[in-house]
Amino acid sequence: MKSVTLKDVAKAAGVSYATVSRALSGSHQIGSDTRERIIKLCDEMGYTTNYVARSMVTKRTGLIGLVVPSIDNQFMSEIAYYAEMSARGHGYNIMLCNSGPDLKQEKTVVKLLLSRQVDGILIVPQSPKTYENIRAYTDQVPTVFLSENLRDQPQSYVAVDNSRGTYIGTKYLYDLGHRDILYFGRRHTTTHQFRAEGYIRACQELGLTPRFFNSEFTRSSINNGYQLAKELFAKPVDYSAIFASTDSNALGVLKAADDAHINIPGQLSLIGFDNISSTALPRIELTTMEQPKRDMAVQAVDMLRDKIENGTQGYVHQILMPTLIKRSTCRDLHEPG
Amino acid sequence: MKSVTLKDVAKAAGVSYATVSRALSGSHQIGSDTRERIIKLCDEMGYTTNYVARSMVTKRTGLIGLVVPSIDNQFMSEIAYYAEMSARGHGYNIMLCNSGPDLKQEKTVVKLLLSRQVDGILIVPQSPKTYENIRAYTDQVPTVFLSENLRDQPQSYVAVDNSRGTYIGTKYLYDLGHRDILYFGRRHTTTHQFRAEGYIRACQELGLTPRFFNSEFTRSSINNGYQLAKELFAKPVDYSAIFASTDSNALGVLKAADDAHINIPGQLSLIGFDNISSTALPRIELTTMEQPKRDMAVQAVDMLRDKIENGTQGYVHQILMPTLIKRSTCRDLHEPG
DNA sequence: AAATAAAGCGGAAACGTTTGCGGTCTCCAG
DNA sequence: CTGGAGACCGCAAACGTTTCCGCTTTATTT
Repeated sequence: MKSVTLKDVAKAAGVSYATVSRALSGSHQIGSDTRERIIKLCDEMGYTTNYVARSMVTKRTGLIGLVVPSIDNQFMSEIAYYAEMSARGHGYNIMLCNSGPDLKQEKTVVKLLLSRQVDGILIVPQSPKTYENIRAYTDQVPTVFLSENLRDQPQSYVAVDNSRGTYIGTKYLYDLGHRDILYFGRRHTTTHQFRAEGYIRACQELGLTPRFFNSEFTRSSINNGYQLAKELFAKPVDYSAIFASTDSNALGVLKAADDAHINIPGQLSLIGFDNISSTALPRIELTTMEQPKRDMAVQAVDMLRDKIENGTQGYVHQILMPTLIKRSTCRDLHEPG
Repeated sequence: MKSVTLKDVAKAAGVSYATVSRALSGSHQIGSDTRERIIKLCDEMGYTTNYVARSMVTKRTGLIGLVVPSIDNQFMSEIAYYAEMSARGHGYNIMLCNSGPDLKQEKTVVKLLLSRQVDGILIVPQSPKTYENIRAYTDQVPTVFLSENLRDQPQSYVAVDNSRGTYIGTKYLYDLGHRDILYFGRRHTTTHQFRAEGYIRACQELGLTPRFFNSEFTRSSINNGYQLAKELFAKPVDYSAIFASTDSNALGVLKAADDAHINIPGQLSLIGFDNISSTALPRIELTTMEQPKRDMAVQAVDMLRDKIENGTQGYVHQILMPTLIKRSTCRDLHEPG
């Protein structure tokens, strides 16, 4: 188990261990012949540099803490994938933490990450209260949020333009001939405020009257959406389309509609938001607004790297454009049904 | 950015920093009054112990490397979730690495993890060649595999009993009245060899003739399954049920069946393997064999902890039982259709 | 040919912690 | 009153690097 250290190869090479360090680090304070000799020797002896010891002196760990409410969630696992790939490409490793289910847990893991001396933190907040919850730590280490923030929050983040997403989506529905569009889902958290806002704005421009079916659920999930949609479908369906605040909710609506024998998209059109991978499944084929997860992830680590490596201070907000993914749950009313 | 160290609080408390260390570590080599005074002081000064420095001397990092082919995969992200929760509960943190797409990448990340001085590695192999690929490292650090191994491989692992899974599944189909069951999917990797084996064994016991529709795909995905199933459905459907080697494949079959207007389960029954979360979706409701991901993950970290903390040497193989999840894709032929 | 510069390398400190060893002090028993 | 046993705490080494500083050697310039 005892691994070979700098000293070992230094002794074997007959040089000081400072020299070995320089040979490996690509410093030009060393002769090219000795460098090659040493590198070859390191290879033979199976030397691998000890990051812990290096971190000790450089005061940089090359570690990025990734905290997500729960990694077994399609949105977050996709983000995690791209973030890890990108981070590793730049010499960083990812320390993964689930912050769910409550704020206490979230605070705990952030504190833990600080103890671990991570160079930066990438966090998708579990609730709008997250900012306040961990504010004590966000000024001790570079942090970027993956989610739209409250306006004027002193934090950096990258997010999709939620408001624009719902705007584009309802306009699409309008162009398909829909005039009675119901917005379904949460409204009280930041992200959902923006989404509702875009819907309202589109309605105003298009001369439609906004209609809501709200939930007080703290978390959007298929099952929550299903329960809520069952309530909804107990009443008469006097609208031709539903804009669900998230894909999870939309999936719940789909299930409830099937139960109630409401044909989608025959009788009712449905559009979601996020483009989680399940939406592309056979028999689902949900039309939705896509969050560019890959771009979000790589831009977030770029932003974080900039803070870490260049010490960039201020707060930067990166807003990405959502795109409409047309699939099979929206009917064009101009075509015969 | 300069954080407060042991020395700082030692100076403030007027004691040596060894004493502060002892106060925090709960050693009994210290007076209870001084301990409390110091702990209080640490709190006030906002001291957090530096894990990097600690690791330096204890030669333990409390880090577990988790390497998965790609985290944006439902099976792996669920495993990751439970593994992280369990590990953190025992004082470990997870360093996440995607090993895809090739063996070279996999080897690279494992080597990286060693440099990072992780205490142990949890790995879901990307192919049967993984064992050979990283053998040089697995004896340098405790490692447990999450997947069924080649028999007699000198490695520890936890896995589901794949053979038993397909056995149970085809027996279920038999009990439903099915006599012509087609096995669909890969056969050449370890896991799939076992799965095919269980199917064959059940057929023999039940007096059925095994039938295969193989693929040479290196990776089972919905789309690969779809392409293969299209070929399959170009020929006459002279069987009443399909056992798909994975849920992903099953989903592809579902899509192709819809395309070909083959009613599932009306004309054709379908069963999958893994119970990935998509299978529970509305309109899908795939009957499948469940891998107990939670148990697999926690048992894997327990096994790893045992190796790390007790220095347990040998190779232990933990085989978990799969369970049948009955949903809506298998028809009971005894009932009128 | 002498002076200066530059290149190549070694010595040693430093990073923040844990822990074995030894020292001091208190307290109680003899 | 003295001896010894604990209890409590300080000293210092050690973990494996990186990097600053300075020394020697070689090359370059005048």
